[in-house]
Amino acid sequence: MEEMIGKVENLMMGEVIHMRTYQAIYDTLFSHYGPQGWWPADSAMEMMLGAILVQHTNWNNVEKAMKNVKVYRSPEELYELSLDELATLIRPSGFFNTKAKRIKSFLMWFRQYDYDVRKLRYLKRLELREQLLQIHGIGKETADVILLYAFGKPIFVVDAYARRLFKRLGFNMPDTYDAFRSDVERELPESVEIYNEYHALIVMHAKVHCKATPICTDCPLWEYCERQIS
DNA sequence: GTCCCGTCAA
DNA sequence: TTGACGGGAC
Repeated sequence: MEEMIGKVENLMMGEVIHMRTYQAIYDTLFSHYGPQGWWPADSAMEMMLGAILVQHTNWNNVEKAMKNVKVYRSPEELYELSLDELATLIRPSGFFNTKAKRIKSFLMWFRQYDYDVRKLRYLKRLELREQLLQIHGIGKETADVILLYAFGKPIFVVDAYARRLFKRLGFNMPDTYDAFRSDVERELPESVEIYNEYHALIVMHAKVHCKATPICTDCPLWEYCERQIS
């Protein structure tokens, strides 16, 4: 009761109530940081390789690896390389032996479609997702990143940053990947542009403010945040 | 839960 | 020189 009176008093003092919705967070981040223009890649093929290379590392390291990969101009040339040769190329991205196998698996799959995304575009969003998840080394996050940025399918990418951010803000966090994804997708319009920007904005925000140890000074989401520490 | 692995800031 | 960082398989 005292708490209610306190809230009423706060309201009378002109405090604004901020609705903690996925849409409101998106709008606020977009106004603050502006369009991010992801994903930086020359082709769908390069984008998908980048999605594997960026697993458990940062974009800076991917760019070094990608520079070496791009010496080989065609997917066929890349496919002919041995695991060791591939691993040497992608060394700067870390976990190079693991990722070399994953890229091999991916290329083996993509080869069935003549390395041509147009031959896969007709598939429905979740059908294509199932295809990608069959590839050894591609899990849900990587699959969704590929669906969104290489195939232009509207899908919300759940990553460690998104989990940390929304948990901290005070959202009821579902415990599984797909439950979280569905929660967000239920609320937002089915727009590739929005999902594209949302993922990028969350990454940006997590690096600038909502880090492991948060930097709350000048945080654009301050008014929305319950600052749940865990 | 453990393993895979380089880069960069401090 | 050390610690933080970051997905998926098993």
